[in-house]
Amino acid sequence: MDVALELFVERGAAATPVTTIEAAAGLSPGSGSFYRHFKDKEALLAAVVEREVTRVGKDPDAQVENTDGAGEQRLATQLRSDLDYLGELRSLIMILLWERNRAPELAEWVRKTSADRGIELGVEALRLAGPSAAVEEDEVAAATVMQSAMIGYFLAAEYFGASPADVDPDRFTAALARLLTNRDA
Amino acid sequence: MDVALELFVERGAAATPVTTIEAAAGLSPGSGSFYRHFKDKEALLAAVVEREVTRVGKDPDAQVENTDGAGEQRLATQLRSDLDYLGELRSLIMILLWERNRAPELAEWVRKTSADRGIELGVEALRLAGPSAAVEEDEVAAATVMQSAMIGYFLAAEYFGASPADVDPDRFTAALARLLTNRDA
DNA sequence: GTCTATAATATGATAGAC
DNA sequence: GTCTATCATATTATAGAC
Repeated sequence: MDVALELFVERGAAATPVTTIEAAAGLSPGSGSFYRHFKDKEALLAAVVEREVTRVGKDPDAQVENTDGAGEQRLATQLRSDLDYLGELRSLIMILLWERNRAPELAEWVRKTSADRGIELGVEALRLAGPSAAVEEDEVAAATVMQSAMIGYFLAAEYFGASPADVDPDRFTAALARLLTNRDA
Repeated sequence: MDVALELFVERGAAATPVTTIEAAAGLSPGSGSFYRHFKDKEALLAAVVEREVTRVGKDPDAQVENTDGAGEQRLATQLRSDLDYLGELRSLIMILLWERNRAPELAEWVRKTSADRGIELGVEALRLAGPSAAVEEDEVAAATVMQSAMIGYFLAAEYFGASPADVDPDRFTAALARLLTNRDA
């Protein structure tokens, strides 16, 4: 399952022959030894995804409460922690990206358990940070901007293999927090 | 090429057998008639990508200048137009997403011709909009936030098949422009 | 639990008739 | 330019010995 996870993350399950999994696991490729462990590749994929879901926990908001400080600094710390959490979800995110069309129900599950919940938590975080007028005018839209920026930054970094525009995670989250708590005189 | 484009966008070229392309093009599946038109699937993919690149033009910034208005409204109009442009790039984006590992040089090309250039244009657009102190503190980081939010919103909408958090494109770009030009008293 | 062997199917690709 | 026919190879999957 460990080697399968890596292969599925990099190339997708569909593009990973069973023989390749066998070879990576130290089995004789083409021997069919794989089938003594899993019914077929689908079963392995399901097991791998389920293990990842369990590993990262069903509690993406565990870190929300124990952030200290207030205002912009508090939000920046929160966002930096969220970005690390996205990193923990990396394998899961990449696999779900590969499987996006084969399993529309998975996308729906992601939306309900992560995306929508993330917006709710985002609105809360913005309130705790002491929102600016620009945020208060449409809190949900502001939280959507925040979430979109985070996932967009994460995916761009993954895709390019480097920080977009050479803006590192600390600098990015600081800028995002600044924009969301902006109080120009 | 039309049917291949659609198939490649939805499932990726690797997951699209030549027989499927033949069938979709009205040819007898498995007949090999495909090979009278293209050397192999790779050649078709290259032709499809090249045609898309030509179609969308090498000028993503054509609409930059002729935006009227100023400040927040000007930026909102610009961002709304940019989001439409991402829509025009949809096929290309989705194909490049499928091929992300098979062609790292393509990712590099995307970064240099689109991502990095987009940041430069973003900085310009922010200056024209009359930047807030939060933007001026780190213009490149602010532009990165702007770009990340746009691509994150676009990809999330594609992935889920609906606007994230039910925030439609007008509302999203308005909120983003508001945050980037925020001038609370 | 792994191996050799093998079969069934899917896929990529070519030859030659029309 | 399309078809039938055909191959070679890749892939999935199973059977049975060890």
